[in-house]
Amino acid sequence: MPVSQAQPRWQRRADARPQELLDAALAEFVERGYAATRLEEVARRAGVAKATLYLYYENKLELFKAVVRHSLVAAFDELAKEQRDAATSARAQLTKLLAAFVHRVAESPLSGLPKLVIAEASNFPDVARFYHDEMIRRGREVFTGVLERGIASGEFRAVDVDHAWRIVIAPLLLSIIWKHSFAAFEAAPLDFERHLDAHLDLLFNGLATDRRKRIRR
Amino acid sequence: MPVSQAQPRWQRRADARPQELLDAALAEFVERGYAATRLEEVARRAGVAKATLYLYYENKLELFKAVVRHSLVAAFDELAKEQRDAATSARAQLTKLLAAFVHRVAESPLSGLPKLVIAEASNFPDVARFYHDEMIRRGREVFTGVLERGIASGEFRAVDVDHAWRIVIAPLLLSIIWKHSFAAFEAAPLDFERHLDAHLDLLFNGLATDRRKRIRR
DNA sequence: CGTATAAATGACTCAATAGTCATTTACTTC
DNA sequence: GAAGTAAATGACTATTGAGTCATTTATACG
Repeated sequence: MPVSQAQPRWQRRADARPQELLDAALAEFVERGYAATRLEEVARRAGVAKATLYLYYENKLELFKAVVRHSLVAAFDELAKEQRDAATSARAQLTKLLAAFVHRVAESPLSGLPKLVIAEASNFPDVARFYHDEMIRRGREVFTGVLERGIASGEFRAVDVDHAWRIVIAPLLLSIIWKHSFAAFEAAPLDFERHLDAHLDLLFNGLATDRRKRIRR
Repeated sequence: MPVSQAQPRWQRRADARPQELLDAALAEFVERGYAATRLEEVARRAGVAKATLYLYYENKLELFKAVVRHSLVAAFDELAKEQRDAATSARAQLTKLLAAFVHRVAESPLSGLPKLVIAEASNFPDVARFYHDEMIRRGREVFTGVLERGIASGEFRAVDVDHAWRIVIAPLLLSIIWKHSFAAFEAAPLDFERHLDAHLDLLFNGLATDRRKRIRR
């Protein structure tokens, strides 16, 4: 028998709920994996009761699929903000692409998506295929495109682009997977900015000493 | 009422069971993740009843820890078979280390371990810390060691080894994670041998065209 | 201010599976 | 070949969490 209730026990927010539930679910799925994620906990994190979740998503699997679909779209939207200008050099384009990946994806909640999809790939082949066909295929196209242009213009050596595109993204992709797995155990968090610089330096210039310099010494 | 039973219904194999259970469990954990793995299924895969599993491992978590511990040791044993001779060049050493990783780990069931630990890291921080402190720390030491020796001898440029060691292993590590996630959706399986060659070529020589050659043209 | 209804909930059911245990059986040893 | 026992099992219990539903409540609108 509360004499004067200041606040209503809950609010009706039918338009904001779906997004809030997706955000909460992404965080939980990334942290615990699909099977270990409790819908009770997702709801709590979104500030609603478990039954409310079922007003917006049919069941756990549909919620999971919605999270992946939505995050994928959000990731593309973020990357699209970096307009691609074909006028500059291939080197500048490649640098810009990787920097965009770091700033728009690696340092956002979206960074959890690859780890999530990788971990659940064999339990949910259709989700993995969707990610593969939408995200990976497009990523490959963009990167092999830049590499081929650079080779055609004589800016890059004639490397095998089918392998090179994976090698180009691997350090950044792995570093975001790392961030969601071992970050807690490392003395200092990985500095993405410096990591990117180091990668670009190695990528363009290689590890071996330039012979001219060695001869000069 | 079988008139003449040829075979006994089961055999006593107390010394072989633990290993067989670990093998079955690694495969299941890698494929489905910790939570989604059914002990009934692990037992079936190892050719025993579920209750038998409990004769050898206290519970699911202890089985999981045993799998990780045992696989880690096995991975080291495999890599140790490649004796490291400090006499050769840093470049040859680095090549040998990466080749050993491909031949001894990437192309064996052990390749599932990194994905498993990464996926379950936040559910089992103590397992992740164990992997981090044992496997990653040693890996970092070995690779930064070779890089530093190469720099000291003038064979390599003076790159930032704290970042470079990650970049050196990233393509191979990512490719084994890939193998356990998206392999089914790719036209052809990734050729580790050629991938390694492409990586080494890029790593040592870089992407940018050598200026001398460009000037000559 | 009263009413209609969409939004939200708490308390429930039911299925799945981790873990237990009394019983059976393969194998050793004398 | 009989007895003893370690190895293995099938059938069981207990718990957890996905999904349901009757009821409550916020809020829009006349």
